[in-house]
Amino acid sequence: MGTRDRMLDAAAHVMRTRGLARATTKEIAKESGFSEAALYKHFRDKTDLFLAVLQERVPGNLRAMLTDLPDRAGRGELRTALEEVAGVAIEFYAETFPMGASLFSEPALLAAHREALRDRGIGPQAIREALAAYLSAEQRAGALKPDVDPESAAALLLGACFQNAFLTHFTDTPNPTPTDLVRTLLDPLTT
Amino acid sequence: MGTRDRMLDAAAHVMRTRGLARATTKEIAKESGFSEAALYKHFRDKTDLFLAVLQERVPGNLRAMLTDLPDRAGRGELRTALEEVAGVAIEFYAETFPMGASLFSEPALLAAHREALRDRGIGPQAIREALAAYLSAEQRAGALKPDVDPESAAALLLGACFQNAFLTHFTDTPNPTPTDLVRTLLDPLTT
DNA sequence: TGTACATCAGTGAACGCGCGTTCACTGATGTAC
DNA sequence: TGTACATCAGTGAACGCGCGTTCACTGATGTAC
Repeated sequence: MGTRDRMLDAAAHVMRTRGLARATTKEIAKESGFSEAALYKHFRDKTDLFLAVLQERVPGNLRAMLTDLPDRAGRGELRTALEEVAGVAIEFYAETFPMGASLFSEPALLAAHREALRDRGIGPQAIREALAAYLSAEQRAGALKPDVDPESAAALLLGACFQNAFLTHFTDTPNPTPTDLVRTLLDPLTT
Repeated sequence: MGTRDRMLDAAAHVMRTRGLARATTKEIAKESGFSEAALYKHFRDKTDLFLAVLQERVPGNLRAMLTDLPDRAGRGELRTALEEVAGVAIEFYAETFPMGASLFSEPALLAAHREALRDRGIGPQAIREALAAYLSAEQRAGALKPDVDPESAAALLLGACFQNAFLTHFTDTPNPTPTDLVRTLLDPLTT
């Protein structure tokens, strides 16, 4: 593993454990095993390093997992597929929430990251769009009623996963399971 | 308005506009119209000031709005009540998200804030519990099927609002409206 | 093979800067007699 | 009412510290002849 990769790993580790505000060049250098000066041979400045971490050390957006979802439309059980999606989404959000949320303390960094995501055509909303696309396909295949709004259904399910992940980091309250969520979403609520 | 209140307003304003990382004592003092030294006559240190802002300048948790919800059970239209809740929740989350998310960059501050919320018996999960309680009451009144899980239903609706608020700050993608969300939640999805 | 030089990854020590915090002080207001 | 002192909110200037960044340098490896 090259020097640059070790630095990115170190930075990601420090950001996760100490928080963005405590992720100093000194701390990152120590964790990586190199000098602070060496950081500047591989990254223009600290912002450049952070952006590289965000682009190369945040798990692959789970978009990959969701883009092939539409192909499953009509093939497997809708309920099972959604439970799987919810499970993966909860895990993904829980893993990325602290670092992502941190960005709100540095608006300039947040904006730069948003630009970077936009240039690569990805981002947090892509997940929701992918699930909505799958639900649309299932709808065309007849598994969902024709008047259902796939966007809203995706927003409900992934929103619950997103908030679950947040609450996991913030309190100890128990959260509904993927099975609970999917059942409540799919089954009729009113009498 | 007293000196202390002006300082809290100034701090809240700087935190919102410049971000937590740029919310320095110098900046807060300038915004408040007092000297930096004066800050220390009213707050032990910077952490003390931040915690006071979080407890006294973050909108009243919308819990008040939700605690009287259970009383509405069986009285008004369920659908209307939920749309109202969703609308208020989106607004509330959108307003508090940046400052709340910022805390994840300073784990020590996050922990201190969590303790403070716990001591006062409130927090982000209280909102979900309040909505679940209302749904339970509606269920007993017969408006919801008896096998529905109120916790999950609350998690779906408020989770979508929570994520809506986040996406509002992060991208420009359009979000489902409260009406869309409530309809998709309540109406049967499958054929 | 030996020698002279170039390249390159990485370092230790220093730099200036802005931060949170404290200090000795001021001037206005209240109080006792 | 006048005087002497106490209290108190707030200040300007300084403090030490840790930060991000840069500098001149080193030692290992590659290259030409």
